Amino acid sequence: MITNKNCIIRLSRYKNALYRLQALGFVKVFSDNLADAVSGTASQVRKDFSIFGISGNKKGGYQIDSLLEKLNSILGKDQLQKVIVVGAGHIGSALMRYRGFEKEGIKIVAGFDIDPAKINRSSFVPVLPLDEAKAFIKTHSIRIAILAVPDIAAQQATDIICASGIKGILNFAPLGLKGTEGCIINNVNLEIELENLIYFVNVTEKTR
Amino acid sequence: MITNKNCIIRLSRYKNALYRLQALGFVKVFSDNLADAVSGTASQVRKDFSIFGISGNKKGGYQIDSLLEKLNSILGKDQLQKVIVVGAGHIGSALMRYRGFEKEGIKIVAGFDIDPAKINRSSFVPVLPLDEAKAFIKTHSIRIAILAVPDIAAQQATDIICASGIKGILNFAPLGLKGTEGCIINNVNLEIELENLIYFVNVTEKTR
DNA sequence: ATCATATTGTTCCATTTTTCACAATAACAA
DNA sequence: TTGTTATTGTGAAAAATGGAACAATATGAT
Ligand SMILES: NC(=O)c1ccc[n+]([C@@H]2O[C@H](COP(=O)([O-])OP(=O)(O)OC[C@H]3O[C@@H](n4cnc5c(N)ncnc54)[C@H](O)[C@@H]3O)[C@@H](O)[C@H]2O)c1
Ligand SMILES: NC(=O)c1ccc[n+]([C@@H]2O[C@H](COP(=O)([O-])OP(=O)(O)OC[C@H]3O[C@@H](n4cnc5c(N)ncnc54)[C@H](O)[C@@H]3O)[C@@H](O)[C@H]2O)c1
Repeated sequence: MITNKNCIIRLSRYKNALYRLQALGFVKVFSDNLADAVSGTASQVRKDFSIFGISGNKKGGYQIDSLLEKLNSILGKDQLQKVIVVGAGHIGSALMRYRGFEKEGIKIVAGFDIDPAKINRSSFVPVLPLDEAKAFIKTHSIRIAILAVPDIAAQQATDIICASGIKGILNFAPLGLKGTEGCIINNVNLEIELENLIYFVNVTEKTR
Repeated sequence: MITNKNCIIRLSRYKNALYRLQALGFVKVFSDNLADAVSGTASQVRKDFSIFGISGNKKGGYQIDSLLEKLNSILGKDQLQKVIVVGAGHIGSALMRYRGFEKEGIKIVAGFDIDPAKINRSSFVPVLPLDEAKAFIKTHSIRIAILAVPDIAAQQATDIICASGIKGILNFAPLGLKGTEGCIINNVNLEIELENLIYFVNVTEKTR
């Protein structure tokens, strides 16, 4: 099994680059075109493809449309992915209003909050009381949740949604969560992203 | 020079864990405590420290306060980091309202936008016209920017702030930017983060 | 039909990153 | 004081990742 997260991220980048090339009218692509488009190397492009059994044509490159089909299938983009947001505060509502996920086949179908003032059943993405999350997750077979509650509530909210059947969580709270067995947690830690950037800015500044 | 991004991210995690331990009253810590706290291994903790010349006491572990001092110095946290936000839309204003960066010594000092309706010089974090960005960056010696403008405007905005002296950009637009020489760009691509999560949820589901 | 060429697919090699293992040694106990 | 023990610091081994090289081969030219 592939455990290399970077490899999957590259597949996403290839996919995005292919859509751009397709929009420009290209029909086929070579490994080095793709490499350029994602700032990688041609051998890595070919190796990534070969890992997933994707093959092109000697001297002919890859057919963009069929390549996209294969990548999309690997990335689970051949079906609409329904996602919920838990915590309809600043970050949560920014995400719910964002339309960019849709073109990626990702649809935020509902938000959940404990604050009654945040509830709004008639908005474009309805915001429902947290009590209803369990039933909603089960009824709509939701597997992915975005967690955007205050730090202090993050573990508790995780426990609830894991117990309700959520299989993957994208967590914005800057702390390590413990999910149940069988629930994957990916963290988006903006504090750490900034710290990291600051570190590298500092060292490149010093070493020149 | 250290180029290992993950290593620096681990330093941030150690630092955060140390503050938690300190708040619980701990004064010293062993490598395996820290490993537990960040879900890592004890040897990696010690190796990470040794890379930066951080040493503890045989049989005595590490003194939390002096360890924190050293980590904070490495991570540039011994001085306030001033950051600007370019694009005061959904994501940008969520970030400007967020108070969590302050405890990390990161201060968002201004936002910039081209839309006159977004300008507000008297808000807690003032939002200024983009025209003023160059002068502001120079006057206040800003080195770090968060980029939260629409995709279509991202490259242009990058060009402007790079030319004004920005050295590091945290980019939320889901596309690859070209910075000038000497400007580091880190991407937060939420589409790809979600795609990645979905991929790993799918494969763990299939292989069980 | 044959040859030259361009590009893939894969093997092999280099580098990076992580883990293991253990000598060195400080703290503590007897 | 002497011995025992716990824990660091690091060198060596292993694993993972990335890149270079090249044989295989389809395509197109002559
Ligand atoms: N806003 C940012 O820019 C930003 C940046 C980095 C990290 N974060 C992190 O993202 C998380 C959310 O931040 P925010 O600024 O959106 O916070 P926020 O306070 O604006 O919103 C949190 C929302 O969660 C709701 N909530 C509280 N407990 C809940 C529970 N148990 N279940 C469901 N909903 C609950 C609240 O009612 C509120 O609407 C925090 O962990 C924060 O540290 C935010
Ligand atoms: N909102 C989200 O949840 C979300 C999620 C993922 C990615 N993103 C990305 O983040 C970026 C911002 O998204 P958003 O939802 O906040 O958009 P938004 O439209 O709400 O806000 C963008 C802001 O940028 C301003 N702007 C436009 N051109 C500008 C320029 N040249 N200089 C300065 N300001 C300019 C606009 O006036 C607007 O206020 C986009 O690239 C988007 O793809 C957003």
